[in-house]
Amino acid sequence: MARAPRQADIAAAAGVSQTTVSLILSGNTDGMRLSESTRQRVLKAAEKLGYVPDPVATRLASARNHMIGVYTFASAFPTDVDGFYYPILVGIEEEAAALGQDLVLFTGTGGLEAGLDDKTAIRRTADGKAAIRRTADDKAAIRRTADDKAAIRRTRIADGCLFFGRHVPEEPIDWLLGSGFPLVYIGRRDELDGRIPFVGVDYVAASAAVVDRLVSAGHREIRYLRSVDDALSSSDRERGVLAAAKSARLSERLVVRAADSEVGGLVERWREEGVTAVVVEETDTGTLSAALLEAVKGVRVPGELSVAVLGQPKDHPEVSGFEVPRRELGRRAVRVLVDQITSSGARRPEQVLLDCTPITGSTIGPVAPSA
Amino acid sequence: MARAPRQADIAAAAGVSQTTVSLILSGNTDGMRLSESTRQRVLKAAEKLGYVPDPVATRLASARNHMIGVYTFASAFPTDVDGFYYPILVGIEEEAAALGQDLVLFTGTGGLEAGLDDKTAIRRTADGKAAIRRTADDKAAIRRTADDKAAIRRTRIADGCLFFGRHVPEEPIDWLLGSGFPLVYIGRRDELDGRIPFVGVDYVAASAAVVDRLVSAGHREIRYLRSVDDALSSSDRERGVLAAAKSARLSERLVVRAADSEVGGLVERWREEGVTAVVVEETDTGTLSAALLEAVKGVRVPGELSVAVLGQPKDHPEVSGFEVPRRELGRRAVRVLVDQITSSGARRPEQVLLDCTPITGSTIGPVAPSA
DNA sequence: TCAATAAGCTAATCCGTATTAGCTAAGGTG
DNA sequence: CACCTTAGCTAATACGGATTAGCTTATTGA
Repeated sequence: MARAPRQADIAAAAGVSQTTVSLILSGNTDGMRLSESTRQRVLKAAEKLGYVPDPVATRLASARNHMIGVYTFASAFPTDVDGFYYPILVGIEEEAAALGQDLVLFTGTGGLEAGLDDKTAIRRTADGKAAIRRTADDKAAIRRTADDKAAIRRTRIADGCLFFGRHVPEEPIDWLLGSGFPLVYIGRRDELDGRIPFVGVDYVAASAAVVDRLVSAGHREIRYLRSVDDALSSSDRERGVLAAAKSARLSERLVVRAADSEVGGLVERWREEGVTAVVVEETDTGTLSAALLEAVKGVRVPGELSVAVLGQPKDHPEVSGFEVPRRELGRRAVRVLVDQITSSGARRPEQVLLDCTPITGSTIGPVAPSA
Repeated sequence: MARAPRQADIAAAAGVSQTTVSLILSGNTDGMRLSESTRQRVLKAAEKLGYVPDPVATRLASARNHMIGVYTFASAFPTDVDGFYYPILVGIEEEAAALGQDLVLFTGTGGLEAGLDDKTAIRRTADGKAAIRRTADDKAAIRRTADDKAAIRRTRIADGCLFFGRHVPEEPIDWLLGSGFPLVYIGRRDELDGRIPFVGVDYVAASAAVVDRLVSAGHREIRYLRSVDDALSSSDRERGVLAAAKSARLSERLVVRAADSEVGGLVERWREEGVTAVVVEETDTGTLSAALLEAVKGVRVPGELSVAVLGQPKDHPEVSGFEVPRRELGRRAVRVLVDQITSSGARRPEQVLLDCTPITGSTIGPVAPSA
């Protein structure tokens, strides 16, 4: 099984030195002079041997390898949040292709749990069951998975890396940042004293705009339903809602944290309390908004009750809310990262917030005449 | 920004050689003897300096890079066939993570068209429009995209590669195979004299089984609706259908190729002709089966007409057909590839066919009493 | 007592590419 | 003719860690 050809092989074939091959193939001829005939000979030999540069070596010799990493803390191809992250990945891929970058998916700690012994790993299958499997390379997988830090460090084989996910493992990320490794988070981040570059979404403004619309339609008795989980994207939305509520002098008591199962009861109570509009947070799983939409099925919307979602629920284009520019999020993140890679000058971290597009929808109406 | 410490620094600090440091830190002490005191000194020094192994160097020094390529001829994150390829990718990622492999996504020629000049590329945006953009790295992108072969050769940066897509670019694949590069196709392949390793689906058997079920339910007047497009997965299904039809001594004329728009008319005519059951191919886009399900909306199914799909149409779990083990397809492909990578012994190409799970569904019934 | 072991460590290379510092031969200059 | 260019190329080395082939000293065995 012939080894992959290297520059030395081309050099031998073309009767030149490895240096010459490197110069010609990389196009780095600054100040160097090489005859056109040699150039052609080398290129021909490279073509014939099917030469492909080794990215690892390229990288070690401290150049670029045109690979950008994508590190997802769970799974790059999520099964449980079908449809939410996906458009972001599409955007990433598009822009990466456009910029001539390949994507390296670092399979984080998602698929694997700690191993029992050298030869066994517990793998969590997608349906939630845990299965025990033995594989040829479990050992390596376990060693790697043993520790988040190590997994994150691996990203350094790429020129830079996109990070993705709700939590920020501060220690390793700090380490990466400190070593000057280019990285960009997807989603707003305020950890590490704002030193993390990110491309996020302006949920504050978009959420405030939704509440403003309700207020303009005459609503004063509004409830905001949010998940119990704490993520920055959740608190940003809440901030937007509260800001809009405050400037409209609404009651500050509109925020309600609830689990999916409680939504039915809440809606009933709110109706009795004279609530005329409900705003619900859209999370990555989309279950909370789904629960609300289910709960209001017996009510005329927007005749009796106005409903708005802080985002866009799956399969419900008619609901008023806003569209998160997810594809653009991915695209932009790649661009910011590549900028960072190519500029290489130390400067302050780029932090970008993208605007959402309002969705008019048909679930916000004027306040119903009191019963 | 102080440079990260390397083994040499630890060696200096502990008063030993770099070799010793490597031995101790990697734990590869097979046959080597090192005193416990030295060991402790080195570990302490490493800890103190905050040593972290450089993954790039590690990989250069040990031939494998634990990256497997995924080459999709169009887009790794397809927008138009939402949901079909996705589970396969999920399976690939799961198994890759389990085996400690990272994934390198090679985006074939999908995202890019030929460039106009050195600095401009036409990028096809996802909604089908073509946009012109200028980017820092267009040149590289164009150079790469210029030619399929070059793109495919790049897959060699990984230890092996998974291929994905309807057509096989024989020349470059042949070249890869010839050079001993480990690769596995997803989907059955018969090109290149069967030298292509693959993990596919046994559509022949699964399709025959569906027809058998109809026959068992008493149907004799059956039509098989397939796409006009020719892919191996299509012809395999047709072979299965024909085989089952033949052994049941049905008319050979049951195969009908049609575009989505013609389905409505066909169904009407078939009903007049006394057809009692329709089988439709499920393609990656799923539009043909969708068209059929739409066309039979006015008909009682299975009361007046039995319907079966050779696959599983999206959002229609009630339809009789079979489930393609897509996740398993991805998983298995990774396993076969990693086997190939680690065994490295030349042997005949592994070709695997996975079985489908029948879906009983509720759209196959007994033949309706003739009107 | 002299060779054979073994214990504990290191020098030298290698992995594949990039880069810096020259080296050689041809041609031009004064 | 000695001296300098300049075009065209190469030797050497860096990058950081893995690995192979030894090289010292003690310790045994006969």
